[in-house]
Amino acid sequence: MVRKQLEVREKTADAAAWMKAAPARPMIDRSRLLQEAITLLDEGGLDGLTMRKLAERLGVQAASLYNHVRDKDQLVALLADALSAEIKLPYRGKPWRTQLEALAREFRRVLLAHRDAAIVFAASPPVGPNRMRTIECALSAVLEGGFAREDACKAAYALHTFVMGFALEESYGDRQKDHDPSGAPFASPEFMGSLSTERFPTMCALAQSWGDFDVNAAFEFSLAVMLSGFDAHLARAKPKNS
Amino acid sequence: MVRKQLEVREKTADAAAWMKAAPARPMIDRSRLLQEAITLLDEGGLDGLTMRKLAERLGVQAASLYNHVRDKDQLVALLADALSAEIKLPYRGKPWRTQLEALAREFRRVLLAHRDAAIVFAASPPVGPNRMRTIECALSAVLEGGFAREDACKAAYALHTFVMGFALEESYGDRQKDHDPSGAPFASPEFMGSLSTERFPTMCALAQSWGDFDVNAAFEFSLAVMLSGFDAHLARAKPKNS
DNA sequence: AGCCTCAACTAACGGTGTTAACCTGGGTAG
DNA sequence: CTACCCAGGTTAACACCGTTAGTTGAGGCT
Repeated sequence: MVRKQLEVREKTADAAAWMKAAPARPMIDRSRLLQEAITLLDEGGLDGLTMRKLAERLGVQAASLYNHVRDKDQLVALLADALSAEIKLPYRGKPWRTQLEALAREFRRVLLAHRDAAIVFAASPPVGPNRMRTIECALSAVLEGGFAREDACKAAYALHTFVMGFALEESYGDRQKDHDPSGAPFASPEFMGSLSTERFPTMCALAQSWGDFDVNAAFEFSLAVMLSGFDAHLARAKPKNS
Repeated sequence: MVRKQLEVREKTADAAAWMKAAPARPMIDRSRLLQEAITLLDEGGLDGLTMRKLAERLGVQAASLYNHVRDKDQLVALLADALSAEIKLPYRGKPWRTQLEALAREFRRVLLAHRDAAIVFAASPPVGPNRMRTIECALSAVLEGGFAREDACKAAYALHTFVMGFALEESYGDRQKDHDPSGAPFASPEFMGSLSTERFPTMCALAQSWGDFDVNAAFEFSLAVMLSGFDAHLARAKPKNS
């Protein structure tokens, strides 16, 4: 309706100022945009991160966001890079294995610190300065360990995808709590009891171990496994040096 | 509007039959539903899998789907289980390590065989008979290898999350091609050339190795690393037996 | 025969990302 | 000092989406 516009215009004309018709140019910059987007993400997950809600939080109309961001896809890519900035890189002086462990733990920590962060990372390509900073770190540590050039890429890739996949699966439980507060926590005892012993004998036999499954311990276990695998590969690749 | 309904009723009454007013009960069963859903997924990815499109493909109105499925979430969970059925389990007679390798390769194969399959798996809990079948297989192989009960769960979890994360990252390139056909393929040479040598020295040094990065080789590398890690863990855990 | 249930239908709601067209005030060129 | 330009806001609308409510009609059961 054009009528509404006219009303507003008249108001600003006769009553002094209405004070909203002066948008004072900037109103949005990228850092504030990302900061509010992260807040929104933490509160409502990726589903709760809406263009309209984000705009509202910035005191702006939804369409205005497209002056600063091409897509929602680009938004989450920027978001992933912004979250990457929270990853504290390990000291370069430490031995390479320690560096990789620290980096992996830090990566996981950040992925779990923000709701749906793992999905955000998985949904966007690993470009952007902060994400590349961590890749650079991983590569240099791996190279320092003595991997050949082409193996270094593979090793860094392996570690990266491992942590991502782990955090993704791990954070699934948190994600579910929104729309299913009943919350059978992954493998509830009554569910485990219900499955047929003859079709799934091993799972039944391990049911109790399932019960006190500790995700943090599982992560440490898997990380240790992967790094032992690195060691084994290095030992096999050049036995002359050792 | 009730008018339209009445018109239709009159038509069926006076002109013989109209032929659409006889829905003939079944029209949908779960297997056909999932089959068409998979087709839709392969064609348009998870974004292309819409309740309305699925209904149209089944010759039905969108709302009718909710007689067979609670949610879209449940749909993708069923989908993940249906896709899991395509995973061919390895022979039980082979050595445990061979079994795990074969299982991991099969899992990855299926995750890459259907568009967005990795996302579908990541977005739904690992319940359902077919998914549990593969977990059962992994657990039994791991246990056969000599892992302690609690370590067996961790090892299977590690392998599972690793393959998932790998396939997820790997399939990102495919996903992107829809809405960005320019397709800078992950790390295009002109992009690699553009990054600053002093901020990312290692990446620049490895730029050429980046160029002929082979994902399949990387997967085999990572898989070997992980299984070597398993070996190392077993050797360390019980040296008395060996 | 009559009822009852199940699976289809129509209609609508509230929300989503995204685009086009318009407006406006501050910065800059003449 | 004036006139223009345009970046960055505004409104309005589009085409979808998942989901719900209420209705209808045909088949199976008593």
